[in-house]
Order: sequence, then C-alpha cells, then structure tokens
Amino acid sequence: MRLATWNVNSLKARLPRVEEFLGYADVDVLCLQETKLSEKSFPHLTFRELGYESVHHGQGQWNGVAILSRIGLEEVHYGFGAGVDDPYEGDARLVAARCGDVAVASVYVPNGRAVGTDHYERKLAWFECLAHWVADVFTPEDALAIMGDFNVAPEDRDVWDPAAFADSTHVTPAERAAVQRLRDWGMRDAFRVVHPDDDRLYTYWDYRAGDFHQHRGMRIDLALVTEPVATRLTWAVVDRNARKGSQPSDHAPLIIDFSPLH
DNA sequence: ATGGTAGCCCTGCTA
Repeated sequence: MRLATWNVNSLKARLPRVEEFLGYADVDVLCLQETKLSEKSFPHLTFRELGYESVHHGQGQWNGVAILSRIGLEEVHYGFGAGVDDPYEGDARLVAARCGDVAVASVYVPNGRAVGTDHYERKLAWFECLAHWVADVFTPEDALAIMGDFNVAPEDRDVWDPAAFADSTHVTPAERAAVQRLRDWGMRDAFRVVHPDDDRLYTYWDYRAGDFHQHRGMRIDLALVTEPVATRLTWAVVDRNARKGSQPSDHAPLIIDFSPLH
C-alpha cells in the first residue's frame, strides 16, 4: 500500500506535474493541499482517466484539499462537520475518506502568519479542533493516516537553520505541542519511524532567494499514522525531483509504503 | 545586497 501527500500550490498551475507524478509514483492514494480551486472546476474526469476516484473540498481562490484513490473512496468527511466552532470557518482545510481498509485524511493546517497574531492563535485553536475531530471519529486501533501540510516542523533538526526561525511560526513550543497531542492520542510520524536519524530531509523550500538549491528547507508535510499502519511501514521518502524542473510547487511529495493490513 | 518568487486575479494579499 502506497500513500502520498503533496501541497501543490494551485492544482490549476500544477496539473501537468500531478499527472506526471501519478504516472511514475504508482501511489494508491494521493492527498493534495492548496488546490485553490472551486468545487466545480476540480478535474475529477482527468483523474478518473488515470484510474483514480477523487473527492475535493474546495472554496476557490485559497486553500482546498483533495484525496485521489484507486482502491476505493467511501465515508467522506468534508471539514469538521456541524457543531464545531471552526476558527477558520469557510476555509477548505480538511477532507477525509476510507480508502479500502485504511482511513485517510488530507489536511491543510493554517499557516499562522506571525507569532502573537490572531491568525497564529486561531492556528492553535484549529489544531484543537483537529484533535477533537480525530478522537470523535476514530480510535487509535483504527488504521488511520492523517497526511498533509501541517505548517509545523516537529523538531529543530527539521529546519535548515533553527536560528533563522527564532520567534517564527512553525517551530514554537505551542505548535509542536499541538502535533505532539496527536502523537499522545496514538499516532506516529511515519517519516521518523522509517528515518529516526536522518536530518536535512525537507518537504518545503521557499521559492525565493534560491532556497531550494541552497537546501534551505523545512520538514512541515507529515504523515501521522496509527499503530496498525506504523507497525507495517516499509518505506518513506520525499520526492525531491518533483521540486525541480518546470513550474514546481514549493512543496515536494511525501510518499509512505506499508504492507497490507489483511 | 536587508531583497529575492509564485499564484491568486488585477492589486495587494497570501505563503
């Protein structure tokens, strides 16, 4: 079983690169973030022709999350659902579905902009909603993968230079605690399960100032998996080649493999 | 050098 997640920074701009990726990566499920598409303009038929069903939670100009699957797509959740006081109400940042015998969520955590701003406080509140939603819908015994752009680097070794991020978002104790809370509930960082000691393997590089070529990146795209998946993990890799070439996203795909659950 | 790029859709905002 192969799952992947990729913040594409506009699916309209990135569709050729996504089609290319589906052609070589051989993924069963692909989570996308930042589609920046309305519901009606999502290219379901293009993906169908490539063998993938798709669900999309979009709003148009910003955000937008999707799941592509060639192993089934059922029990779809769009957002946190009714009765939740979503601090980013109106933003399309969560879609989930059951793909075969694994539950998959595609998440785009708010950026937070700057520490101390209202956006930052609402980012932390959004994480609280996510933790509640996960605990309401699933149990740690379920086979579950929450994949996406978490906009948090879990440890200092997950950024190119911790000193460059002093007083910045993505690395604060509160943001890291929000990710840790999901771990405490029963999830593991799949990349770290496979690569406990490997540093400088990032998923995001700013477009500006030649950051990619200088390898000034951050590991902020994560696959958090419950124990039934974690114990079966065989591989995890960042597809850095997808960050190269013509019109790349500023994020690279993260791919994980695990042996069948049954 | 104290900026830089890319995408939204047109103008400044978002990341």
